[in-house]
Amino acid sequence: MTEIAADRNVLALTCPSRVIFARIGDRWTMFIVLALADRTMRFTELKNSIGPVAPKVLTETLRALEDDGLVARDSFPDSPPRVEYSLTDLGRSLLEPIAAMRAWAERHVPEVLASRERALD
Amino acid sequence: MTEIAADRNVLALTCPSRVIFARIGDRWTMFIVLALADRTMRFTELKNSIGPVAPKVLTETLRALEDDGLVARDSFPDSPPRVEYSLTDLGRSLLEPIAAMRAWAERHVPEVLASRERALD
DNA sequence: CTGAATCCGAAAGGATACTG
DNA sequence: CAGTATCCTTTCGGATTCAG
Repeated sequence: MTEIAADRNVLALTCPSRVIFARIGDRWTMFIVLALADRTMRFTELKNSIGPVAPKVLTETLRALEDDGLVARDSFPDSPPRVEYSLTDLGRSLLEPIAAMRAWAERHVPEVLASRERALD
Repeated sequence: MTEIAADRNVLALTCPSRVIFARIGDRWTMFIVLALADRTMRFTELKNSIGPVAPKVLTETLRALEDDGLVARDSFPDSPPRVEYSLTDLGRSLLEPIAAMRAWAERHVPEVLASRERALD
């Protein structure tokens, strides 16, 4: 009974890969992680560097990353308020597999896009 | 004028990484790719191995993968009909970065889930 | 400056029944 | 067997406005 039947299949919905691909696959997460790879950033700074993201969505995504322990949020009691976001050690460790995926993408996505366009006929 | 201003930023929406993460991040794509990593599979066979996916959704996902040149669809004029899906060379080349991401996930997602649960308080 | 609150449309995903 | 056709619910992302 210590063995859980539902875990026999690596394709189960709780599959670790599924969790991480779902997280990275969303609209802004990867841009945020990459922006924070170099340095700590403030909310508006982040907002300006990653593109036209609505504040609500940016907040949601940052909270999710924070909940997952990938991003740290540090607020300072200044006026005007100052909040800094940075990658945690866990978040930084994610940069390596991301780099592998990005390398593949740089090399092969043009092929993918070409194929996608051919499919429109 | 041969330089496109919008491409100056690696974080642009047409960023190759964005394209590939969006593709892999959807609900069933990764399961399909992993199922086809070992061998060619037929529609129902695929359906049975990846979980409770609606036929409509499986078809949509397979068509998208086919359009992107990652999966090949071969149909045979048999009765009853027989259709086989397999990874293309391009699709197989994607297995390597996926493996890197999966290795990270196997090692660190428990941490992520623990952190996520702590955040519920 | 850093969000929170509200409202909205589009899209993704799914249940079900049916067909060549 | 390998899908298509409908219909439906939920989720996601975004626009806008307001507040501490």
